[in-house]
Amino acid sequence: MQSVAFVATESQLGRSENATAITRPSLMKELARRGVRMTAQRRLLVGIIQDSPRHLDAATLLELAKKRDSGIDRATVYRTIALLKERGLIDELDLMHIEGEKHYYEAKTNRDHGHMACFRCGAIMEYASSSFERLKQEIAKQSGFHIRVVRLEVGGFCKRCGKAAS
Amino acid sequence: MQSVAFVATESQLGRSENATAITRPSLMKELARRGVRMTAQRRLLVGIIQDSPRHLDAATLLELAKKRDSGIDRATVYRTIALLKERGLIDELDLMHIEGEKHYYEAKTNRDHGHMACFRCGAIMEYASSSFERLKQEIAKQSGFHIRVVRLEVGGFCKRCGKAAS
DNA sequence: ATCAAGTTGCGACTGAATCGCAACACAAGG
DNA sequence: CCTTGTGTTGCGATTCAGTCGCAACTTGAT
Repeated sequence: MQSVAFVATESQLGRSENATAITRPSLMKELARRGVRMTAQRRLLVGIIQDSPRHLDAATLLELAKKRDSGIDRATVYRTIALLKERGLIDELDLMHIEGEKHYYEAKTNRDHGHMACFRCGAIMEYASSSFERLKQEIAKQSGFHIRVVRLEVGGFCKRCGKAAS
Repeated sequence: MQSVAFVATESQLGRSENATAITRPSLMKELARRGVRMTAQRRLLVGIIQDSPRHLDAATLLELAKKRDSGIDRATVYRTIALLKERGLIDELDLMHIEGEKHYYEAKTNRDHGHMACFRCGAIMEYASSSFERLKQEIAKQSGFHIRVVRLEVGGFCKRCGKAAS
């Protein structure tokens, strides 16, 4: 009955570990394994996504990529994101649109997790637990639905900001 | 331990009931209660959202509203959506971007529920359960987060389409 | 080394959503 | 029920994320 929670703020560079750590299998290897054609641009973009401690939106990803290859184009970024998304290697998040309408991306982890976004300070926290896993299984079982992606987003106020709010 | 599931396809006009039915408290009354200024446009838009059996996007809402008041403007639709969203009276959904990048809206229900979207046939199913409620409580308790909105979206293949897919 | 098929950069484009502003409507008090 | 201040609307212009068609270029299989 003991569930395992993982919580990390967006600002942390490292990620605290827990009984069941969240890990990110190599995107590059996955692509190679599936026979996807690799280009310099894809290697660059995939590397950035893989190594990023933050959730990246397309514009930020482009900006980071341009530091290493100034010629890289916006369209390539979007096409690479689409490629990874189709193949289920990255997850797409809205983070409750805490800052504009853009989407954020992160390499798929070994365990699904939800995201909590604080409306006041903008902190993003991740949350994985066995209850979440159970809920997913329940949904699949009861409705016969074949789950491919799950997105759990929570908006509200973090512990600190909650005290300030009503 | 028995959880209660509610499943309805987007195409149904009515909604099947269950032990714990999903109901939608009156948006109009809520707005009045909070002293929000009511205009003809707001009454119209709020009425449409309240009565809609489908999840509406801004463009569709505008289109429906124009049937009764041809002068109503897009900006008013967006502003009314923002008003209802800020006050927590409607929920915003992406439905896994199954059809473009637009957002969908629905009147807040007495119980939170998730949405499953079938990538093949486009069916939308709703899912509420006690496990979902428990997960929410667990998140709030373990992280001290003050939950205001929860969005659970699941993408994959519905029972029928799942047999066709790999 | 060759070459077909897949990928890129470019620029134009779409579609959702936002904004500033002048005209207007609501509801509260006289 | 008329007046008035404040909040709301419609309009048009604008922003911003994301997409598309196409010619030039890469990739990796042979």
